[in-house]
Amino acid sequence: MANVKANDRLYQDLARALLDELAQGRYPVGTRLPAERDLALRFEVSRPTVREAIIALEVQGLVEVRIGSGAYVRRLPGEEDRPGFNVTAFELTEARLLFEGEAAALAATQVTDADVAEIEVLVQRIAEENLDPNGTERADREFHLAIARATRNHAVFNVIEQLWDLRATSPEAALLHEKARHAQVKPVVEEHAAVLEALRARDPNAARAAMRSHLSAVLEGLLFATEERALAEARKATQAKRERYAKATA
Amino acid sequence: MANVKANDRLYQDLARALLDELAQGRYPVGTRLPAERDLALRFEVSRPTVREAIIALEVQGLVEVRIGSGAYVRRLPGEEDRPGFNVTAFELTEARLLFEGEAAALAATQVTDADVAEIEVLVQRIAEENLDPNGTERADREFHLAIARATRNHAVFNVIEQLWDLRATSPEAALLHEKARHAQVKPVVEEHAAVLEALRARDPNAARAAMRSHLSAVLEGLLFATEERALAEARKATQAKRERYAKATA
DNA sequence: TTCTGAAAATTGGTATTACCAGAAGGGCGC
DNA sequence: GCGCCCTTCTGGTAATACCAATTTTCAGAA
Repeated sequence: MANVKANDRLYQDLARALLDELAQGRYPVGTRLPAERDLALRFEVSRPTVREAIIALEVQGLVEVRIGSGAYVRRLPGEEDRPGFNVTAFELTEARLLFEGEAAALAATQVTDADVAEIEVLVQRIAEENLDPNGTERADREFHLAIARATRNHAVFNVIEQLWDLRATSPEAALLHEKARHAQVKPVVEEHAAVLEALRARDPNAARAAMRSHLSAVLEGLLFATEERALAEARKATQAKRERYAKATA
Repeated sequence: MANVKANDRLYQDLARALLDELAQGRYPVGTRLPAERDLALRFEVSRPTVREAIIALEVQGLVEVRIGSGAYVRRLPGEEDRPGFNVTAFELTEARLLFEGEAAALAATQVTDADVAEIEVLVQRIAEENLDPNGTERADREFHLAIARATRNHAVFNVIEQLWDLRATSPEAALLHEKARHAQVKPVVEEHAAVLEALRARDPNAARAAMRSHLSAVLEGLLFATEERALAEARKATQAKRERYAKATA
């Protein structure tokens, strides 16, 4: 069979193929992979190539090779790789509400005029992004990261950057955020501007309040989108049952 | 030469040896490693073994192998591996002050009676740990993580767990925290108890205040220890100069 | 002299084969 | 039934050969 995707070196293809089989649950955690010689036969490659692929898995911590015994599955790919993978969009936004509020407050005590100028530009760019229906949310990200950077605390910055990046890995988050973002076009600009003004005034409490207010709005939009999607799915399920009933009685 | 540390498979020894050479700057970023055949000669191993070692480096993203050309250094080991490595102890504690305060407030709205009972036990264990001069700070860690868990928010929990774990990777943090902890024995127990009481009362504002108060104390102890160490180093430097002067004039 | 392009050298990619060492299992003797 | 030894299986390493992609070299042409 060899479910490989060419254009790569053989060992990489093989590693991917094995990765797929691991992901599909063919070899659960703790079980042993087939012997190298058997894998070589099955995938029609040489044993050195099989070894290279298995070493690639071993370096990634997916399998553990025991001399004279075999290669045993240590953990499955995808999961438990980076911390905090299966986080829901709600949890993510709630955490940002708490943490970014505090970060904004700290930033208000540490910002420089240059920071304020940079953030001002970003607020403008966010406005432009929001007008474009196909716009990205890159400026939005930069806005939040600029504030985190203004805290002059690397730990704070890293945490916030990480929370933002988690949206990409979260299964639902990206979609839901997209929906949530379109549900509230104009207010978003004003909310960002409010944070900017608080920073310019060096007012920690105002900055915290403005940031929390903004993310509360995001959270509400998220809940709205979630509910909307649940309702749509419920309708779809009902519709399917209705059609099935119609067919059965036809 | 082959600066290998036996007791492992050859390819792992070789990978480590190459890693050392990378760390020592023998092969800067962008340069090419020697050809596989040359490495095999130099380390007195076979080419397949060299290939396995290089693949191990490649999987880790340290080198990039180009067919027909060679293996090029992509980045150096150690640095830029995990995010937020070079965070100072001060930044770390400051971040905890901000984030764990909010986590405690959220936890106060979400805790169950079972959570409170668990945390109560941990407060007791922290007291015991503090009495033992050789005690660890395991209970302390569990206490903070239990509160983070009580938020019922995985993102919040992951962030706080990660900040705590960063202490181990931070160069100075562990030592300084140890010093800081011994500088304030009894108050610590009271501070933890105050957080517990706020949780029991389901009072978010009190929980936030208690946690911030506790971590403020830790932060101050940390600053004290930092200053103390700086002074000690200054004295040591002066002493060294004094001895050198004495020798020179002897 | 400079540019072009093909040949040669170099390099990684893969296959084949062989043998060694550690581990595991089964059969034998006690 | 218990324990020891031997067979067998497994990964670890070596040696070698050949292929394919790349890089270099250099001769020939402009």
